Amino acid sequence: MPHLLLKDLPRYECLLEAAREFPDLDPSAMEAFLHLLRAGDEVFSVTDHNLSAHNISHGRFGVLMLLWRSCQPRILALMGNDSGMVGPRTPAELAEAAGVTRATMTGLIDTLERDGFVKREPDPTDRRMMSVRLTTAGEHFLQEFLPGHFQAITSLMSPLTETERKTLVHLLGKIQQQAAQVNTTIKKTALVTAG
Amino acid sequence: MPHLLLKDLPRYECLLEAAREFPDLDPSAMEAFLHLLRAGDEVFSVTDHNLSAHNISHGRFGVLMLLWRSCQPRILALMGNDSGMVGPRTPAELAEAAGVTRATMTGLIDTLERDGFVKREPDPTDRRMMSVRLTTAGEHFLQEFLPGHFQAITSLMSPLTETERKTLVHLLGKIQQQAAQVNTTIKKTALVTAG
DNA sequence: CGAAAATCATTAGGAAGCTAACTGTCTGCC
DNA sequence: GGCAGACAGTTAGCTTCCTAATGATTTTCG
Repeated sequence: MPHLLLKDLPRYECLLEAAREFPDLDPSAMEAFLHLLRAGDEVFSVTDHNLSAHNISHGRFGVLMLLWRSCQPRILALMGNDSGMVGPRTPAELAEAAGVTRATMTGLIDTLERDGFVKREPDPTDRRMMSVRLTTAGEHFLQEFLPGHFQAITSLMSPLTETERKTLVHLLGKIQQQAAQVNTTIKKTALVTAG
Repeated sequence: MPHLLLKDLPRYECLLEAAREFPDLDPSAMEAFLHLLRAGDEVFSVTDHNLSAHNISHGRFGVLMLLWRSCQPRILALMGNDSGMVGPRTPAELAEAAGVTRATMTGLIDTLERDGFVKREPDPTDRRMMSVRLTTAGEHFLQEFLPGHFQAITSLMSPLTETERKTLVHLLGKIQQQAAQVNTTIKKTALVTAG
């Protein structure tokens, strides 16, 4: 589950030493990289533990949140879909929004439906499609679970001032943008190689 | 594999709106949280793709790096083990250092040994133990793979100046520390509840 | 000394993701 | 109208992690 398989990060002097052997190793870049993965893992671990305590996995929680967002017209209106869009409803839309494959989404919806949190309904106009919606039990779960979840996140970020949070978001945004660009480049070249 | 199941992060105005319904939701904390997971995922994805292209998984790579560190006396000396420690060698030590269970480590070593990167040898003094070491093929792989790996990380962090990297590491450090503390608290109370 | 406890590696079985292949339905073109 | 191709959801089988249980060995201590 964790991204980073290292309990103790190497010291900075160690990185400097290793950089002598590998000129491609940029110590400050590596340090930032390791800290990013480590902090992400640790933070994720907290919320994941919270979820497991409520017998729900991270993937399933993501689906519930997507469906919940679909149910909040006020919030929806603020999210820019003035175009009458109503948020993800079909398994394919949910998979796209959640960043998983349709096959995975089938599995997630399976267990959510088994647990009574969501319900599948056939689309009346297109018999290939299904429509997924939150049950009242699912809404109930979120209403009970979310406050604690939000508290945990608030607590996690409490060591940072508002200014520091803005700075962090700004810096992470730069990295994320760069990583996304590298990712798409990689995928393109992979396609070319494969084809 | 990803920590965060959301392709599009909610907008800040949306968080503000949601905070009206859930007083426990701190918008700036949530924003920082989401950006952290997102950036971590995206960065991880790049290196993971790199690894997969060489037919090696992230977990296996971690083990190789641990064993490689064990073989670098100069670097080792800088890492503070003047006490004659020689780095992780046994599956149990590797599991501890990598932060996975011993059972998982058995599986990782299995495939690494199958691929010829490491070798198991029985401990002469304690017949319960095995000793794992890098083969020359394993060292060779690292020597070939690491430069590209380091280049990718350097490229990922290239949008940030040295000062920004230091700032980022500083901020992430604070969060990681807080998360680690929350994590241990959670685990303790979980133990109490279970017992 | 010798039994109980701890420790090591492994095996067995489960959860959650993936890709690839399959089934049923719709669309577009002749 | 009818068939080729696209598309929705599912299924099957793989990977990698996990927890729990097992078997062999060592350590502890009465």
